[in-house]
Amino acid sequence: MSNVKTRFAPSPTGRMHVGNLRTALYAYLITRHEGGKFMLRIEDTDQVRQVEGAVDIINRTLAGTGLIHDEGPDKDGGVGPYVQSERVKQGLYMKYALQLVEEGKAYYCFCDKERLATLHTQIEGTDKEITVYDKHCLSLTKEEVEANLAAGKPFVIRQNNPQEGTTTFHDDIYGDITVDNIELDDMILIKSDGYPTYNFANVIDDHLMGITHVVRGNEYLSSTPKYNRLYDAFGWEVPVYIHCPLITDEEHHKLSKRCGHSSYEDLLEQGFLSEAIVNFVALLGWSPDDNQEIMSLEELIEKFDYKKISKSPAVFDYTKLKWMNGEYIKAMDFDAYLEHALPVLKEAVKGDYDLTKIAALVKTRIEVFTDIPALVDFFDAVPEYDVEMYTHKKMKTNAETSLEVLKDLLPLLEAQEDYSNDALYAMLQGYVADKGVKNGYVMWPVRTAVSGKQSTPGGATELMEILGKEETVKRIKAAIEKLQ
RNA sequence: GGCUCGUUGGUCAAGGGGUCAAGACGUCGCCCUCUCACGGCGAAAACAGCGGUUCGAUUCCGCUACGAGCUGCCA
Repeated sequence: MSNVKTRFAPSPTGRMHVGNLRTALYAYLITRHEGGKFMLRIEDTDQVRQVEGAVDIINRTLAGTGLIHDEGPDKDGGVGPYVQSERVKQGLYMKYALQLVEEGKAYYCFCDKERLATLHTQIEGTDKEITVYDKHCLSLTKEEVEANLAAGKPFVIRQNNPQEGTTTFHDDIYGDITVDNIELDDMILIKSDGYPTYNFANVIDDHLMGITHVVRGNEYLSSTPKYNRLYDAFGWEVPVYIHCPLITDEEHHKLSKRCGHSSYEDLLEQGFLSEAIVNFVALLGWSPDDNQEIMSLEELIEKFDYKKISKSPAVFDYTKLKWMNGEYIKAMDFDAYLEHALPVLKEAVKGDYDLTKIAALVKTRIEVFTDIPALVDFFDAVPEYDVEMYTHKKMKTNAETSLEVLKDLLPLLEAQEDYSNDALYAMLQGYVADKGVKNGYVMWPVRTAVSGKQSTPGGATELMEILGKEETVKRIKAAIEKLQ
């Protein structure tokens, strides 16, 4: 057992989009591959963006995808609480912030929004403009600070970053990255409502909770130097950084809830399987040595090597997800498949038909379960169709030939007792042989008559088996009527 | 605007000084076939541009272009 420990630290702000899911997945895969621990922490430091029930969604998503954590709000590992608002109540973040203030590594700031809005410092000797805080409140004397605090003036606590030199940090995916310290904003550590910012709470908690590998989205890459200065200020060891490339939409923009991009739960509702979603998302930004594409979570764990995570962003390809989902459906054992398919079929087909048989017909013809209704819409009633549909060049059929065939067949179908697929097929083959025509010459019109559709899941006899003798005969008669 | 990161077919993605530059999705074609689908076979389709370094660059370096992220008392 290694001492690797990763965490997934979402904000409870709604459904989880696939970018977050992939971050969670990679963090999970790293620990499972290394034999370490995976932790869940709830980052609810933004009181405004909170969404009721969002923590439940997080738990459901993690449970549904199989990304089971070893520690978290519901599983104490000795470094809790695992919900940041609870840690706020303990005064934990404030304590550390004040320690930095004491040491001159952070300071109180009383600037209001209006003043902040006007801040655009000029870089000396250039026309370059930079938007960082100007350290205005750093020059406040101890007495002035005390007086402001005593007067109840709202304040924040800011990190005191150096303005000269450079800061370099290492990321295991992107390598060494260096920035000029002049670029380092004195970011806010404690907000005026007393809550810590993500930036601060994250560093404190990752350290206190023993996180060894910080896995997160690439959007944090540019603020990482500031986190490092925080680790340094405390004299803490910097964790291994693993920044994952972003997942974008077709327009190459970062996926986000705000833009209404699909969440895990949305995809479930759209008929996707949890396993397929996980599998697909794993391949956005990473691929195994052997290039295998369909992988279970266990296989992902075995093959996952975070060093091979790519640097460039990946477009979320909905079409390929669908294909993959179709692969999962085809590979499913029939009972498991029925559990998903039957509920959809019950909605789509009201007639007294063998839904299990219909489900079997449809299994290789769908990519998502929501594809089903459109495929089986002819069972309850033959849809309106044009007699032109009987014309098929390759089958050498048309309305006239079809009428003849159907008329010939009607008495045979009425006489037929065994309406199993095999028996019906054998019977029709007999007719085909007698007539000395091609298969399709009779199959096409029968299938059309019975379904009213250009294409159907299953052939004529398979459909007739499900429809049964009475309904079949009825439909053949109606077709003859229509053709005359 | 500034900073940071990125750039192999439409998309995902191998490779990393000498390859006819893998594979997958999608597209198209053929085969199978009672339609469609499945399955099988095949095709078209890519190293952003320009300069270096080198006997040789898709691979290393630089510049440019383009894209994205950050630039919030959001995470």
